[in-house]
Amino acid sequence: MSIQPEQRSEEAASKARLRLWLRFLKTSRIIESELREKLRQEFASTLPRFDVMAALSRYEEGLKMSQLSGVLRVSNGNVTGIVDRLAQDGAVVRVPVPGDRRASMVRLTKRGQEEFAAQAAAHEAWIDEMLAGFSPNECADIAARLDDLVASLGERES
Amino acid sequence: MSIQPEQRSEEAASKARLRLWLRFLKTSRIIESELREKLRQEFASTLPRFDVMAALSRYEEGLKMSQLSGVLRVSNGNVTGIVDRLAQDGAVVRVPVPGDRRASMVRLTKRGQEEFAAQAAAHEAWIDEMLAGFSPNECADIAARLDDLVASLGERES
DNA sequence: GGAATATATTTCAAGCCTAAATAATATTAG
DNA sequence: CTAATATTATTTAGGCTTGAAATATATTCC
Repeated sequence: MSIQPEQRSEEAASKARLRLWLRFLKTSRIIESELREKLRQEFASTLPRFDVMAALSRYEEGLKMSQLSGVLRVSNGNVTGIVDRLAQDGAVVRVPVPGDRRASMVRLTKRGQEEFAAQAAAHEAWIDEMLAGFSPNECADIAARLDDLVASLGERES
Repeated sequence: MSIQPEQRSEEAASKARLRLWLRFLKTSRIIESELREKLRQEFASTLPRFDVMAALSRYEEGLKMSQLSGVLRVSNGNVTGIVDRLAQDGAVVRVPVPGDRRASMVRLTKRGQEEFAAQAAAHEAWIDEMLAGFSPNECADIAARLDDLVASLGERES
């Protein structure tokens, strides 16, 4: 009933990957909760709001709701709520799409752009401080490996 | 008004760290949502429930609510709700702590242990498949760097 | 044109999550 | 002993998140 070397090393590989994932998740949660807290304390905002504004800031002309949920990889219904609240606060507007009365473009207002600029600068500084132990080269190396991973996960979609 | 080389490289470092974080977050979300979906489809369960059961599975005698929220890094009130639902499903029990009537130990039931064993095996296989592009050595290297990072973030707590 | 199908978004129910307030119990200081 | 303080857990209010159902509008096929 003894197992083969092949199986043994596969089992070790599986454990190593699991350990990596657990560390990955732990790290991600610690950083995220730090960002959440700082956004709350310093800007009375939240990470989901920041994420939506960050996505919109990259598109002058705005994004449709479905594009927004696609970019952020969250559900449609989720984006509806966040955009509702951002619109109520005057940070974004819904602009009708001519020729398609189902859709609308969501766009940052001037005020939204200003708010986001301040938050983005602070955000970058927080990350810079937290990841200070990583050199630009190491950052680039790991980022490249993560891109590979994301690409391989994307392909697997059957 | 030209900037110094020192400033220029610091700025580049900051951007590289930000890029790493964005890749990190994206990867983490893709993997998490894949795990969420599989847990839902194959076990009619959720990631938070899995996390709680995983934490409890490492402690034969159970954990107090506060220990559980400490280990998982989530709020106390959150754990209350998840444990309530797990208890309702018969996967965990609250056992009174002799000598401290405020506290109770949360413990996996036999049924909870069995459920978790099946889920944990599947979970490891899913991760193994998703991270197949990472060799055990590379996993260990990156995991070690993440441990360094977590340690440095922990120290910063003023 | 009109029916079937597809797309864009919102609504809904349920669960997750946080910070703050509350309640119950323990511990410590005087 | 008693009052002040600390610990443990729950409750609350508000927001985030999902998947599924509902609504409205477009498109495609006959």
